Amino acid sequence: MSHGTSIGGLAKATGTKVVTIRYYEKIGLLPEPPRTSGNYRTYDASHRERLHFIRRCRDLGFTLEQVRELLNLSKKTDRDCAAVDRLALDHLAEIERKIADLKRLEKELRRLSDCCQGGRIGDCRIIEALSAS
Amino acid sequence: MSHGTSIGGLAKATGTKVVTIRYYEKIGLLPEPPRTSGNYRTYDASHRERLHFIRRCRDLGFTLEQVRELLNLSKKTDRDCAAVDRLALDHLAEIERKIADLKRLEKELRRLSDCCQGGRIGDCRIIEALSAS
DNA sequence: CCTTGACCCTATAGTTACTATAGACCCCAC
DNA sequence: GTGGGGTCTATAGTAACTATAGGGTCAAGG
Repeated sequence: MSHGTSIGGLAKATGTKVVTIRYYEKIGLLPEPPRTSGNYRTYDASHRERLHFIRRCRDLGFTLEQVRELLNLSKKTDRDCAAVDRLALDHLAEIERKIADLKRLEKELRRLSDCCQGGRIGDCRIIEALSAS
Repeated sequence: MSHGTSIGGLAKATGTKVVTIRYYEKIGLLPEPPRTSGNYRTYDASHRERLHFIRRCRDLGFTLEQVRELLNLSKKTDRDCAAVDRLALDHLAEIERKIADLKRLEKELRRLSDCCQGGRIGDCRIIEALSAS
């Protein structure tokens, strides 16, 4: 007997903004829900689960295209799940690359900032270091 | 007697794409250079240095707005360089935050991926874990 | 002299994942 | 019946470019 939720209710239930839900619908990640007589969207548990899945993937840093693919894969229940694992591993590799990049930046920025002794900008080592090749 | 470089030459010299140089000009990060009779842009050493500075900041992950600010600061040579240092430190803090975030994701994704035992998608632990709250 | 190819010009639209705005409609309580 | 909150559509804006279309310029080779 679960009567439908309004878009605001779904938003609250999933920690998503209303506009974002409409956006997901527009790009085809969420199906168009039925409407009330007053043209309001009404959602049920399956919508809620799907949106929850999307948000969880997004929280883990998957792109919307990856989410789309995961959603497609999750429907093909009798297929080999290697494709799912590959997607996860690819994403993991990318995150590791990003971490490595950021650590390199961190090191260099720290070195940069350590140069600052106070004083006038004309003598600023940071500006100088940024200018250097 | 350094005669000017064409936009392509500047691009090559700084490892920047031609379109990106024009883009920087459009948003006011690079000054409009003089033109040849044939309406080609011509750049000199000062342009090259400024672009180099911009690219170096970008490589270090500063946003274009931060670069704009650094460029402004670097002109005010007799001001206190605390502002420069603050910008660098703010940026450093943000990078550290990002690293922490990504490490958290990495851990969770690794846990996710470790679940995969092969088999059919219907039984896939990854999909399951993504669905779980 | 003319053509060919590499380079350059402008202006516009597309990318990612939303966010913000405007102007209108619906619904419930008082 | 009126107020306020929620909802509707459509459009434009964000960061930092990238891509495309449709043309102009220039130096070299035939």
